[in-house]
Amino acid sequence: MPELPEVETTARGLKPLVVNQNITSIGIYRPKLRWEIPKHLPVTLKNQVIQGVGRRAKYLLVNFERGTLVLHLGMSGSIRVVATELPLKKHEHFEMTLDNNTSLRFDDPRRFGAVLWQNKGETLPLFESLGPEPLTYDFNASYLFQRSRGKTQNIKTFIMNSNIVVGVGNIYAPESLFLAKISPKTLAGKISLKRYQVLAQSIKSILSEAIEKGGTTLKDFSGVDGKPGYFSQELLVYGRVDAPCVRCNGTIKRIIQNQRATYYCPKCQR
DNA sequence: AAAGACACCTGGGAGC
DNA sequence: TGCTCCCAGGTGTCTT
Repeated sequence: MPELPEVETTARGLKPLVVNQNITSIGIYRPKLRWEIPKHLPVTLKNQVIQGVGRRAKYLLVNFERGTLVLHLGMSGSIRVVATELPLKKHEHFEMTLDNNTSLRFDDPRRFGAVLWQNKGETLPLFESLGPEPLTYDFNASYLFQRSRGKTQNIKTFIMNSNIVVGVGNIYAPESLFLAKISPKTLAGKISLKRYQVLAQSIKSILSEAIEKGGTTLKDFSGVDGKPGYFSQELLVYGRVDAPCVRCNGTIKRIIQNQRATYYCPKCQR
């Protein structure tokens, strides 16, 4: 479900609702998500104050004095803050109850998501090999150009690799390639610096625009307040198989790359 | 070292 | 109504 803009939307929505709140209790209702939820959380977090909410890649970070709670939404996860007395939904597996009688609840039907803990001063292994954030200066054309030399992988798979750049998933990768007029089949190692200039810029603008619109809601994504994101209305190729290309009136095609669907216009993306 | 396949899950929609 | 099949926004790990 969530790529970078959806996680960012969640983080921003969460902030005013939870920062400076004190944890009264933790509920673990389904311990096994992608990994086991740490058993010590109810003890570790009791009476701890939430100092801030952030994001790294598609991981949501909830900061405490003694460490960071790391949440990943997987394919189907979402987070909402509700009145504590509201009954649990079927797939709400994890809950933090705050002292203002609200609860942050983690909902994830497919359970590909994760709830992890990182002690102050340590770095979880999963953060170690991550590439740069796409919306920073470190992510640019020469970086992409340099990392891609010698790669025989297609460009779509390349930009979805979190070791190269984080946060670009199966929706925004095709959208960015469309904007940049690059075919998803092009080999990453064969793309010129000049074209990477356009691609880096496209990724940045697609992601920032999606954040502004509150993310993309396809099925069930919603922000912390339950409201959907509105970027779905702006998608130019994703999900538009057989529809006319908005740029050249060609026909949008759907292919499979790396076991995932890719949408593109064969006429104006080369 | 790098690319590709597979695995982990549930639910919604299409087609019969 | 109900069954079967296909599809889905991610990513670590195993296999070539």
